[in-house]
Amino acid sequence: MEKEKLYFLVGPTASGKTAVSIELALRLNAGIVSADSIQVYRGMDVGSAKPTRAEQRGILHHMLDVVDPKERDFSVARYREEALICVSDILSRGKKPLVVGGTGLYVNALVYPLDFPLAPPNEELRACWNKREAEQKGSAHTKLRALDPETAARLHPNDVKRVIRAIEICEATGKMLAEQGCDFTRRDDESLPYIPVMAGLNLPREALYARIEARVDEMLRAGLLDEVRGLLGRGIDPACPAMQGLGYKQLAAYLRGECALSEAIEAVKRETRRFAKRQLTWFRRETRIRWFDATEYNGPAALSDAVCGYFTEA
RNA sequence: GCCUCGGUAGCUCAGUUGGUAGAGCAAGGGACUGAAAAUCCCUGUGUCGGUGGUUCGACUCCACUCUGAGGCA
Repeated sequence: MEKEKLYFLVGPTASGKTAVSIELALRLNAGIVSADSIQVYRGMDVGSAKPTRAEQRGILHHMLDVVDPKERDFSVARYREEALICVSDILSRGKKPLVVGGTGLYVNALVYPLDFPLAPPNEELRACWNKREAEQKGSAHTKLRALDPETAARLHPNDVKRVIRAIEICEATGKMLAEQGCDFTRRDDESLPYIPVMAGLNLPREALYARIEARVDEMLRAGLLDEVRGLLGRGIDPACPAMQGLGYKQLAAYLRGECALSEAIEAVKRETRRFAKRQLTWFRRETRIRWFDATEYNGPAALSDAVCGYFTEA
């Protein structure tokens, strides 16, 4: 059976993915699957730059608003499971699936046959090792060296989250990570569920940073502070994963009186710049991506013409 | 016009009896397998304002000069 093509539009935050994706979907007759770790949360709209109904222009959007911010256990595994259903749903309607987003791990979960090990998060175990680690730095890594030396060698002792997750996997499955049989460093397309056709949006760094700053200011004008206040008012724990999102975290700190508003805003901008840099590091390693510089095109329509050309000949 | 204090990394500044420089922040690079907008690792990027001079050797001392702030006129 011939494999279907799966289109991707990736890139750092504020590179203009949303506008291009809508234009692109109109041209391709596509349905959009978001690959964004914050847009999945209901009520986190302004801060995640979630496309509004009007902006969506009738294009089907999936993987938006699929979980309440109160839920602490949304994960890549669940994202993959649900997003793959969305992809086949789009295909069954005779449309093309277009994955759009900047969360590299989520993108990889759709490109690669990542069967996550059968080791769901174990809050108790995590809390236990976080505590031990706080008392004695490096103790989690020492434990991992005994359970899974290969993974321990690969992970830095300070990378506590990953070290603890590796322990979690070993304890739950009785096997080491390398024995779990999934690997997204593989370059052979044979094993992939779909044929990935990937486009990346980028801008010269200075232009990207200028857009980030302008967009943060725009979000504030659009009511980001009220959005954050509303979430906290609903009793959402500021420490939960959803509230670690850019903008939410810093403004929540301001609302708690921990800093001045201007400081919080500067922090949002700075952290967003750093995030964009990390996104680029992630995507640069994916050699399948064909990159488009947004400054070389006159607006999203022209850009999507170019991307569409690449998609249809690929 | 005179006096004083400055001019060193993108920014704020250190720099010890003269041996071509270092902190914080910003920034850059990398990693990433059920928290990923999370988490973690690595890196100093420099005509030391300019030109001459003294010296084996000048960011450091001297002269002149450009420039910023303040003070006195």
